[in-house]
Formats: sequence, structure tokens, C-alpha cells
Amino acid sequence: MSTPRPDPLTFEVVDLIGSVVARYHEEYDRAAAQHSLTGAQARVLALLAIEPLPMRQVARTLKCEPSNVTGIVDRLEARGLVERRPDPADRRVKVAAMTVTGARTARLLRDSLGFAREPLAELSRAERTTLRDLLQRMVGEQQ
Amino acid sequence: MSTPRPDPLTFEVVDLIGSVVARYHEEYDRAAAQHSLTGAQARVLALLAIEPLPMRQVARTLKCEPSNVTGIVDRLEARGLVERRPDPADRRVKVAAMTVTGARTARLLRDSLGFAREPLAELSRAERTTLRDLLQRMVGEQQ
DNA sequence: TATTGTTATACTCTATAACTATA
DNA sequence: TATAGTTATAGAGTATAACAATA
Repeated sequence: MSTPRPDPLTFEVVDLIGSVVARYHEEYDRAAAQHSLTGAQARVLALLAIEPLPMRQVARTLKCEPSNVTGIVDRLEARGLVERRPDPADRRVKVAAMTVTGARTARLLRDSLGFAREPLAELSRAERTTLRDLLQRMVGEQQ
Repeated sequence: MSTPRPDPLTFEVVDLIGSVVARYHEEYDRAAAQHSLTGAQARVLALLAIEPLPMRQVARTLKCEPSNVTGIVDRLEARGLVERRPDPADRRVKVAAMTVTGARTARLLRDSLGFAREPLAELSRAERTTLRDLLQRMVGEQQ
């Protein structure tokens, strides 16, 4: 309700994180567009690159409604990047899994993400370690 | 074209940044929704909280097409949060500016953004300074 | 009855192209 | 003729509600 009165330093850090988020999105969307994918499609593809997942679980991971996943997977499937497989254990479930083409596209997508290289190249190994530890504590402790 | 072969440490940092980006969006969208705003509307409101801007410049800042801004400002204006003002110097220009209500909403929105407090509270002042300097170099050098 | 996935619907965001009014 | 803003259009993402198949 009342202003939490964060100190200027915290404000500065939050502001910088905002810039990082913006940069991250620009790069991500640009890389996705290079493969004619939207951001959402690229995210699902990257997710399924780790392991096949039931539709429901894709929705949970993306924190969106299951009905959205239907459409996104529809479009990925229409392009032959993903396929729906039955789950022998539960016939209600459909497992979204990458095709060989999808796996190749996911790999290209990851490689074309310059974000990994350019901004971090400025930092020394020791600095990157420090950054990792600080971010880990920011993200890890919480939740 | 070929895999840039980033070292595991860089991968780890990029992964963490991905987590930070996800967290940032969750918080931002949740805070915006508390005020019945979409993410895009909240971003424009936050932008105009700094200073009034011509429609064209809002589009440039958001890196989207000017036609999109028309709709977003339409919806903000319909709710009385923003208004279009004429530019005396150039009658083609419409300057988007916040109303008093809009300014209050923008302030509430900023305050309800827990992202500033919770994850950073874990870090000491010295650590936040280190984090700021590292992020500054990541974001600043590049562009 | 509960759950999985889908469909139907409506709204927002997005880009493209064509239009208007100014410059 | 060039620019600022808008309109028209179409595609995609999003949530909600209702539905079929299965558990």
C-alpha cells in the first residue's frame, strides 16, 4: 500500500535488470524470427528440446492456460517441428515431442542466440563467476 | 553458422538470466493485472510517467509499429489514464501525456512491483553494488 | 466425478498497407 | 514529397467457458 522506499542502489539494479530483460527479448525474438517462429513457439520448442511433455505440463511450465498450448503446438506440428504422441499409460494424455527437423531447428535457434556471447564476452571468467553466484542467490533463494 | 561453443559457465549465466527474465515478467504482468492493465499498457504508462511523448516516439522506444501505439493509447485514454495533447509546433503531432489518475496508477504499479524488494533483499549492499557494476558493463558497453 | 485436451469466443498485441492531415 | 497519426486487415497469443473422451 505505502511506498516501500527502496534505496537508489536497488532502483539502479532493478533498472539494469529491466534493460537486460529488454535486450534478452529483442535477441530472442530476432533469433526466433530468423526461423519464422514467434517467441511463444520458440519457447515451446526449446522446452521440448529437453524432453517430450504432455500438453498439460507444457501449459504449467509456460504458466498459461492449456487451451493456448493447443494452438501453439498446432502451428509447430503443421510445420513438422513437433508431433503429438499418445501416452500408453493414460489415453487422455497427448505427449508433445520434437521431430528430427524440430530438434535441428531448436539447435540452430540456440546457436543464433547472440545474447550468450556478446554481452558476457566483456566480462572476465572471475567476473562471470561472481555474476553467476549473485544471480543464483537472487533467483534461487526465492521460490 | 557453426556452434560458437560457449563454455559451461557462460551457459550457466545465460540460463540464470533466462530465469530472471521469467521472474521479471511474472511479477510485472501480475502487478499490471492488479490494476487491470496489460503488460503493454503498463509499459506505456511507465514510459509516460517520465515525460509526455509524441506517439511516434512511444513506438520507437517500445520498438513496435506506430499503429500499435494508437490502440494501446486508445485503451489507456478510454480509462482516463492518458490523454492526447496537440503539439503547438507541429500540428501533425499528438503528444501522449498522463492524467493525474494515470500518474497515481503508475505510482501504485511501480510500488506493487515486488521484484525490486524480494530477490534483491537477499543481497548485501556490497553485493548489490557488484551486481550493478557487472550488469552495467553487460548492458552498457554493448550499444 | 475428476481430469486431459480441445473447441468456441472475445480481447489484446503485432505487422503491413492504405489513408488523412499536415509539413 | 515526406512525415505523423490513424484505419483496416490479418495472424498470433491470451483467458474463459463449455465440451468429448477417458480415468
